[in-house]
Amino acid sequence: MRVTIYDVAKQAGVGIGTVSRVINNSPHISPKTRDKVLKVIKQLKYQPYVMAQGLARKKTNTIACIVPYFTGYFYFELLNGVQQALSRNGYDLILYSVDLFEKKEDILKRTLRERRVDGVLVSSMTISDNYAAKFIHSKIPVALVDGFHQLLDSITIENHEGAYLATSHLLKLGHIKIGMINGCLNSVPAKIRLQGYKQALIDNNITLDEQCIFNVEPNAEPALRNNDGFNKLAGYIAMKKMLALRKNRPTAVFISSDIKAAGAIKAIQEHGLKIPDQIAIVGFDGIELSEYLGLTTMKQPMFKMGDLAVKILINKIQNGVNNEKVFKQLFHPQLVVRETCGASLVQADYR
Amino acid sequence: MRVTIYDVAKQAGVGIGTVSRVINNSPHISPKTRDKVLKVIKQLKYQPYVMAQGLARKKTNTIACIVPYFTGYFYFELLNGVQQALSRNGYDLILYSVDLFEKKEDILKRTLRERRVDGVLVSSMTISDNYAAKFIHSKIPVALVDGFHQLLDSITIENHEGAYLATSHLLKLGHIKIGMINGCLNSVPAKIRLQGYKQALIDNNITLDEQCIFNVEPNAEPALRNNDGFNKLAGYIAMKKMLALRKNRPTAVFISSDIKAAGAIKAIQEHGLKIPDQIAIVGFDGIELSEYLGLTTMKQPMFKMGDLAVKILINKIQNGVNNEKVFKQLFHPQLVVRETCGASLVQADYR
DNA sequence: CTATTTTATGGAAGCCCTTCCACAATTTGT
DNA sequence: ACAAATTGTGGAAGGGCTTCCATAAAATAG
Repeated sequence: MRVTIYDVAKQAGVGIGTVSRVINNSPHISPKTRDKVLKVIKQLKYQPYVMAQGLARKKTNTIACIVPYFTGYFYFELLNGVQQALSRNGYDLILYSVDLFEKKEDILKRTLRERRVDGVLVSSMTISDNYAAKFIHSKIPVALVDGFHQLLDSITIENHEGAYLATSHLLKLGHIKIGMINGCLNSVPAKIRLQGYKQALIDNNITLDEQCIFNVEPNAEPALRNNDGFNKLAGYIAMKKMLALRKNRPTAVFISSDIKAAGAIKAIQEHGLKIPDQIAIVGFDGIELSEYLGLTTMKQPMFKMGDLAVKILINKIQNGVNNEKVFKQLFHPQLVVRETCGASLVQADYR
Repeated sequence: MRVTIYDVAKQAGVGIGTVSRVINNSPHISPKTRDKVLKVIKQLKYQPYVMAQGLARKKTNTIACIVPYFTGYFYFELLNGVQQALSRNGYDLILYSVDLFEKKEDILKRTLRERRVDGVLVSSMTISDNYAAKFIHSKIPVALVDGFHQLLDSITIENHEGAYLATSHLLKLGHIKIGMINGCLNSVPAKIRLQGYKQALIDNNITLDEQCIFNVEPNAEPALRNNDGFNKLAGYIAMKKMLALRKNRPTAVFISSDIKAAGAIKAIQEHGLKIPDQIAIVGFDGIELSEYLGLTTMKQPMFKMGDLAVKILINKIQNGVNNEKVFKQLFHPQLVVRETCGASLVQADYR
């Protein structure tokens, strides 16, 4: 029925081992037989059956990518980098999107047991020590992107620096009263961005006004907490609250994610205020959407991060996991100045 | 080393066949042994090894989804539907993104031969008769989304109707001079949308003005042709050209994709014109971005389309392919009125 | 209570590869 | 020229599962 390695071997008048060696271009094979076998392979349109290879090799040539899906664009750009790096190396991508917390556990567990993949890329999620240990023990390499664990390869962004720069930018533009809209503080990036923001104010001798800082409460309704509070609705609601402030309303806001900024902008427009004249905004992430919104933001090199994560994984897959050597890479976010901060305008690039 | 079915069998004091039957909950098994086996499975944390299952069953419980990646948002929403439907059914998703034409062929070929997947979902791509025949012959079910082939299950949108309605909407708002910005005419949707647009004008006794119709030439530079001409840059360039018209410049434009509309809007802003006062716009697709742009558009139910495609595939996978019965489903796009057309405003929904 | 049907169970064969060992053929050294 | 080292090749074993056939046990019938 389907063409197997036996058919090829018979047709070419060689042993199956030889065919296998040709397929995997093992060195010890004479050019003559190689050609002969290759010809038959082409003629029979033979293609090795991945499942069987997987079983025999105990490799799948596949990596899993686990992302919290519904947050959208951020992952989209990351996936692009991942996808390209993978296909360059002949790996396939199995995509898992996680909406609920339990599902995350579920998927981690499955990845661990089923061994359907050779490596796992986890984006924007905390991995419990428990699972970290399990993965290490299983020897399945894991790379965290936009997430950190002491014992796992982690690719992160300098959140403190980013928040600091974003806030500083607003300060330089002359703003004194700068608020912050943030995610849930149980998310590490949110916490650190808050610190960066505070530090910038402190370094400029500005007293903090806690009532201008809007975090998402850990016990908020699910729609607000979704994705650690980095979602449109939460931004919208937070900005509504901020706009309702009777006195000392900020003239500028650092919003710790672009998607929240999108919600916030909507709220501002509904309120009838002008951006950036009456309220200036700087976001965080640099997703494509920010371009359309004219949003000044701290851009994360997501494509690069995805690319790097894949390289790390493939390296470990091919050269074996060495748990002593944990890879940590810190990327620096970059300020992209657009309209919402009130500084000079920059053309969106069309490339 | 790893726990196999043999370990479970031994530990439970049964045969491997019995264990297998428990795993696949085959009917002919006594409750007593089932419980016994299940207990051991839990105790040993046994999880079947997918590769081996795949080899034995000749099923992979995986479907491939092939999308042209770089166009972005459209597929993002589609994938959401796909992903949810799949995970509900215990299937995994292998994602292939295609940038170049050759790569498409490549991936189709691989899917066909490697048999890594049980079914293939192809989005927004034409499948040659050649490959259609190959897939049919291979018995690997294929579903086309936003694409059509006589012999393959196809889920499409009523492009003619959509374009007609979009254009009619502008006509109803009083516009007489309505232009169109379109993709490459060798893409079927582009061709049909053009027809719909023309029909609407004809039905309203408006003479066509070919100079107000901007298709992407098949020999245009690659950046413009990308994704059949449905890209930002092409929209930007087309609008620039339209704005340069000396006389009889349209007061409204139907743009056959939201992403192109995004580019066009940029061009209009640069030109210093006001939307919708000086130029009204209706797009097509209803990607999330349209919401941010305040773009009036014809919304495609992408989530639903993805969901349906998966259902079709899984059905065929589980009940066998019946090539006599080809499934065709036509969805209707829906007009979403926002700011860019100049009709009454509608709140973006925050849910 | 025995004969027949039904239901439950064990395990060999098979799915398609890779890998390793043994052996054959060739090359190198002397 | 022959021994030793090197290179090339065949095919068995093994990877972990499903499935089918044979057999054992239980249920039903007479």
